[in-house]
Amino acid sequence: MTLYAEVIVPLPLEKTFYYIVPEGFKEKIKIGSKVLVSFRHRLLTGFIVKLHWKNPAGNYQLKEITELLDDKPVFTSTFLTYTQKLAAYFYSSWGNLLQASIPPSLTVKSRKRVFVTGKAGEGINMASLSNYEKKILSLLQKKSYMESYLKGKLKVRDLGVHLQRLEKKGLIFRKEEVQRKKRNKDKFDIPSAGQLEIDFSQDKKSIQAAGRLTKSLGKQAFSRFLLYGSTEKREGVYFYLIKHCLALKKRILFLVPEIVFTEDLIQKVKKRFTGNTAILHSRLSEKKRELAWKTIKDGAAEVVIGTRSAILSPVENVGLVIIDEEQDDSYYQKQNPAYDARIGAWFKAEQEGALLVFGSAFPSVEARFRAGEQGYLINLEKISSPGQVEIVDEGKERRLVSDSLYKRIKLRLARKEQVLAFSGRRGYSAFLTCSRCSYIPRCKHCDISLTYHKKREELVCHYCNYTIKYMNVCPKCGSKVVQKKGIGVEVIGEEFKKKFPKKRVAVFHPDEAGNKRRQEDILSLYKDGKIDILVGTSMLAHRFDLPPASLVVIFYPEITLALSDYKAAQKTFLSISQMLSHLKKDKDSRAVIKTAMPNNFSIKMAASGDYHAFYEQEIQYRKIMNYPPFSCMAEIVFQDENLRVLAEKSRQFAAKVKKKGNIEVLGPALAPVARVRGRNRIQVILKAKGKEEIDSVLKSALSKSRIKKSVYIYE
DNA sequence: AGCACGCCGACT
DNA sequence: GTCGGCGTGCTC
Repeated sequence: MTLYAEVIVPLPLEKTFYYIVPEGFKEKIKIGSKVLVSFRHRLLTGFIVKLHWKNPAGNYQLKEITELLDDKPVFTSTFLTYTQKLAAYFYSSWGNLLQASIPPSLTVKSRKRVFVTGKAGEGINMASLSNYEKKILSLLQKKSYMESYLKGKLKVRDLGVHLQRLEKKGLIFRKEEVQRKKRNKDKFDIPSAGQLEIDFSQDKKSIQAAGRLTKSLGKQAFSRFLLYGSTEKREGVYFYLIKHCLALKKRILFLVPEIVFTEDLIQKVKKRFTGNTAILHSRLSEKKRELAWKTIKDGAAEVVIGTRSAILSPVENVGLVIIDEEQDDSYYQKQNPAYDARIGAWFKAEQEGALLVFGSAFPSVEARFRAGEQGYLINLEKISSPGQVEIVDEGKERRLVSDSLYKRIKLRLARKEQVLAFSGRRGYSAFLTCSRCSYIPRCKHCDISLTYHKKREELVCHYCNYTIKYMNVCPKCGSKVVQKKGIGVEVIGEEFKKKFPKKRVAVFHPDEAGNKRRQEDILSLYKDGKIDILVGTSMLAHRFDLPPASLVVIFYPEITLALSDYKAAQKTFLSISQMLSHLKKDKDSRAVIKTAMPNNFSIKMAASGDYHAFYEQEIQYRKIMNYPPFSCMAEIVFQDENLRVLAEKSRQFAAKVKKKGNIEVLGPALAPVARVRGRNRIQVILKAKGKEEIDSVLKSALSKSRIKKSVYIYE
């Protein structure tokens, strides 16, 4: 009897495809197996999602599966169900999500390489060749290239037709190459379990919380909690829970934000769990990632700790899922495949009957609201105030460094104390503008002004890296005066260098390409007390391994408020709170916030460390405006080079949705960044009571429009 | 996504 | 006629 396999491929296609299972694989092939299939002239890694004894495809001519790639299936059927649900939730492709769930080195793909034949070397009748054919041949004279490379190099969409013609003329030939990394057969040793030391303070609230959570854990049925408290308190509870979970012979999945995943944290975890721990984060080498994944797959890892993608790791028998710093944006992956690790954690915990713990010192108002409503908020303590914070009104003091601030800094430095300065500006530098005609150099491909990098003497686009040389003459009016504006960290750093020329001033911006190493060096210099003033963005504020300073200066945190984003207040509150958390906790220490919006509530509440007051006001605002958590929003961004087509398609989409009723449609409107890499962007925002309403219309409204689009879900 | 097919204007 | 740009349908 013939066995038929239903296969999902890692392409943005909803469909599954049927193949015939060759005799040789019949015994070994299972649901969840990874296979190599021929799919329209190319070879792809696919995954078996179902097996059939009857031909499910009708009289369609089926192909055979080319190869079974492993002895044992890579996915369990529960994992398949889980990822399918997660992908559907975020309108992303299941196949892509499955591919993202295994180390890239374990997948296979075919590519086509193009060679010239001997005939091409002899005198060919050049006249008989088309422009493109000539170009292709001259490129290939030296060596062979991949089709994809040639396509990028020559910028032709239909490279295939030209290659076909050349092939017919006998001048080139193509060879399919299967890219397969070496299988990693080497054994990994399973270290013995270490002693788990609990530095659980004898704190009444923590004990209560731990008790309540442990009870839930013991039930081995899905339940969830929001743990509100400082990092130290939360950690105490986490480690207590982990110990109990291990005693139940259940696994733990512990997620942390991307940015805090530093060597420090890894060392800390390693120290606590000498063995049976797998660590997963984006900076792992291919080899290490594969090893960690295998440790988990084999069931050797008892604790899996990692960033958002760890939610796609093959952990089984999970009793506890922790998402620390619940409010962090990095849990939401917005690009192929899109998914939110927090929702993933929920699905996972539900499926496993596990205890789900969200933790934060500054929970998102959405999470805080739901937890309060549904009675699963656990309050560890009143978070202590950040200390003495002074707000300086930009309107009253225009200079970046005022006399009083200068004196303050001087005093600290004289006492051999360090100063931390933060800029609210997300980018790290300034842009240029002509003082006569106000011309601003902008990116050729993106709707954004170019950022000025003083050291490199260059103007760079933040979105596409388009770079031009620094100009001291305005290209529009020829005026010699071109001055920089804006208050990025570089400008702040320079200002400090000017005011304190004998002091060691450093600027931290790790998002600059190829600079990670040096940035880490800056941090360790600061840690060793070899830097007097350290300037950074909210990125720096995320680094909990930063030693606290006795003077913290925050410049213009209101910049995040200018974002057209319903979460702007929350983001501002959060970033200021994180910056202030680096203030030393003693009477003597001071923080200064320089702002043009001294009366803004998110700035004021962050300065006084009053999360509760912030929450109360923000949740009122969300309610009045009918924003999440009181509604579900879907943001759809359409992208195309042709603005006319783009506008037309997005209007059609909006009209389609409007017809269905009970959904509020905002837009179409230009996206905040209206052009990126030459592509225009138009967005439509849908607002509905719940996600079900969105789901009931969105899929059909998006179907078969060829235009590029991304969907983001907020609730 | 990536590719082939086929249509069509434009160039020789 | 044939080159090459563009829209569209399909992939087991």
